[in-house]
Amino acid sequence: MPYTAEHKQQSRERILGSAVRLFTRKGFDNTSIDEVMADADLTRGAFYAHFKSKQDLYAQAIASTPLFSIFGQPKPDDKDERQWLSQLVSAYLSKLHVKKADLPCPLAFLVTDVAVNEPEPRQAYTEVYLKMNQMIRAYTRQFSCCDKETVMAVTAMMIGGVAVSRTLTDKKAQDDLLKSCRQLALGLLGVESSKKRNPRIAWV
Amino acid sequence: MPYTAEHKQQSRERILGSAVRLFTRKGFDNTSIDEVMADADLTRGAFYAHFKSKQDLYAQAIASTPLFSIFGQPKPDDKDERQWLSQLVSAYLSKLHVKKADLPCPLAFLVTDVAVNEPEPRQAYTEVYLKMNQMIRAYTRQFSCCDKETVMAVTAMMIGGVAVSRTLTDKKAQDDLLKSCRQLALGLLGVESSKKRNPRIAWV
DNA sequence: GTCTATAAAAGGATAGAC
DNA sequence: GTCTATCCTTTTATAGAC
Repeated sequence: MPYTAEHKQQSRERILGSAVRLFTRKGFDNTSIDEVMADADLTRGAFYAHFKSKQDLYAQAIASTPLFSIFGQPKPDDKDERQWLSQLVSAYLSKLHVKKADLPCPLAFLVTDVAVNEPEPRQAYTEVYLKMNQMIRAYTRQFSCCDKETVMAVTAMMIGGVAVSRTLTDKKAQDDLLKSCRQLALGLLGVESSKKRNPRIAWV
Repeated sequence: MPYTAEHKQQSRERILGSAVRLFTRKGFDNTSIDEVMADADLTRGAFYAHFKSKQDLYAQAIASTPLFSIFGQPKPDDKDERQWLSQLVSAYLSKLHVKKADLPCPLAFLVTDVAVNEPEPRQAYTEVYLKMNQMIRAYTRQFSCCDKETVMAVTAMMIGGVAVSRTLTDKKAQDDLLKSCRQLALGLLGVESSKKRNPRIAWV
């Protein structure tokens, strides 16, 4: 047998990696199977030995997110939960993530793209979203009294901030938005670094 | 001349209305010119007498948003700014908006769809986004000390909340997310209705 | 399992009649 | 201005050789 199971597994992972990269930056419809396969150093015909359809690939690419993106990284031992979460949130709401990151977060980069797609990709999206929420909650529980509802709303702000910022044409507006979201998110989660002032918020 | 200028204007507006409705719910690529024209009771061939290309239509559809969507409605005289803003925010972050609204907000329904498109639709998106921000700011200035940065972040949370909620497959998660965003947004903007408790937020 | 070749459909854009 | 007819490209998916 010229092709081993291991070889197939490797091909599959290359395809999946290429898919995540191309889908997140260009969207589902603007990415052809041809492109994905070429990026993985294969040809179109080989595609269907690995995935049932393009949408099947989409769903699996999204499901594989935790392996790749920002929140998938494990906490280093020399940092406590508060420091680490602060770093994750800042990295998420950074220019680097929006403009250059090799593997940006599908939750932000593909929200509406997934919404108009089949149930399978939406299901995968839902699971990743819940996981991100749980991770943030697990971190905050170690040091703050930030409740579940607040974490959900902050997650939406992070995703929305990145998604909207990416769409804007005005560079200053992009940066201002990211900065505002970063500051408010850190404050609401209770991880704000001591050298920064609290956001000025008007309470009724 | 069998066709008057007024008649052309009416056709154009029908096309634009159909475009907004179909694009927001189905996305750019999943909506064909055929569909839009049929919805406007015309045929494909007539399209190019009104718009240069499909992307031209997309840009103009997005630009026409303030005429249609939630934040486009003028404040009634019998309500003050605080009451009115509270109502707008609640309507924006409502199930009705996410699931049934005939003309949902493109800022939320088309974020990533626009991001991967040409500069013209992105430019139109940017202008609508800035306008929404300015409107909220104009309202808040009348009664709260909520600063510009907070308004920007809250706008992102509203857009993100609606966009993410729409994408999730789990109905309870959808509703929980909307509710959490609604509560936090109203609190941060200082328009929270008196009968609801303040969100519990952990300040450092 | 991967390749080349091809089938088949969809959809954007144009031509020309009225 | 609007219609019908058509061109043409893109792209998903399959068939069959190796």
